Amino acid sequence: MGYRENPRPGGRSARVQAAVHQSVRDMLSTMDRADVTIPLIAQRANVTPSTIYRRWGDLQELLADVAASRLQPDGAPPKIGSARDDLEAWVEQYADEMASGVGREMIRDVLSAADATNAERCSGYTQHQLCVLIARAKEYGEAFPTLVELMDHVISPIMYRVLFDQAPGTDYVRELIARAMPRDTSRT
Amino acid sequence: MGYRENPRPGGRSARVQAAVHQSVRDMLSTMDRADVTIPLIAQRANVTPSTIYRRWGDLQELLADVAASRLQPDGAPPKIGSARDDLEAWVEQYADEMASGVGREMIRDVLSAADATNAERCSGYTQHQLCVLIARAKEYGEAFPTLVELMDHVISPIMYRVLFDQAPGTDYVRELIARAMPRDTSRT
DNA sequence: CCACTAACGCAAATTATTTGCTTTTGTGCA
DNA sequence: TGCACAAAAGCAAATAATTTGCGTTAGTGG
Repeated sequence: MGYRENPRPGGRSARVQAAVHQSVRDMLSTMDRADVTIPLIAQRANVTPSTIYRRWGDLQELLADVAASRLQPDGAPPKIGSARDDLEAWVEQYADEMASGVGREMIRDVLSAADATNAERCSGYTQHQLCVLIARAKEYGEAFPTLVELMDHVISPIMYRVLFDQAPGTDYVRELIARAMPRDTSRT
Repeated sequence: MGYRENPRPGGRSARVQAAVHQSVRDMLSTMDRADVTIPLIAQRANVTPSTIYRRWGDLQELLADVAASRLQPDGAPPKIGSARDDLEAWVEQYADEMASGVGREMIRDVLSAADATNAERCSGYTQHQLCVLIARAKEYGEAFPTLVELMDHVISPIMYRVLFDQAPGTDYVRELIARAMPRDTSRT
């Protein structure tokens, strides 16, 4: 029972996890998602199906785990200029990524697992990136929205559209940000 | 092939659908959702599993269909007083319903189906209710947010929290509404 | 009342999932 | 180094879910 949260790198367990994740990514990119099954994933990863079942439980949990890993940001948001510019650029790429076919499927995977851990992981990633931007604004002495304001009025609307409707465009993102900025900084 | 979207009431197809929906609702309320399977649903509904498979495809689609039906509002938002009061009351009950264990599961069911139809259905229900409130405000001559503003800055943040984090409280809902109201109406 | 067809039931074939037991592999300690 | 231990993987049989071909039923329209 009980897999370590951070298996020692190089250990057998870590190798299996890597192989399975890789296998899932490959399959998702080459075939229809409805045809992705645990026995197939296992075969491609050179692993027994029962290993996957015991470790992840079912396909949804596995997909959620893989999706959450893929949603983990590469590094800090790029520095463009002002904190606001950085924010706009970062949110735009965030919205693009989420609105893309692949992004939507990853979010759906993360949300449809019974275990909420991976959903929280994703939300955590987003909040962490925003905190970096907030810290930058503080350093520069720029007026800036709080984390809660950004989550509620910039991230949430984007996510809702991605999940329920259609893609949020670039202009839309900029308007959300403008609306979230503190009054004295707001433009026309 | 091809089930009518609105099967004639009283027809065989409609009876089967009703029995299956009922069976799903019963099972979700009495047993753990992980134990709900199509063969069991079929048995309780006095129907063959293959009927369900042919009609809905898989468990997720069926659950999404049932959940969307249950999320359909009973009637127009109650009239309390001003349109704003009505809005606050309606959004509060909306948030409560969504944040409850059952509500969260229904939303998750709706979102995890491959077919986005049921998700759009739900979003449509919400927008319809809001439109009623907006029309009321117009009738009363009250300043009121637009549909887009309400969806983006009241509904979306609630939904995000329900999906990714924890329950939005009553105070939180009121703050969202206060923030969404047009400036000249806003309170301290 | 008859012909037509969409939707259902049944049962066999396939595929996925679970589970008991064995074997492997990495870890800690002498 | 080498031995003992435990966690995780493999294997295969048993169970359960899904798919599918074909016959039957029940609404619908003429």
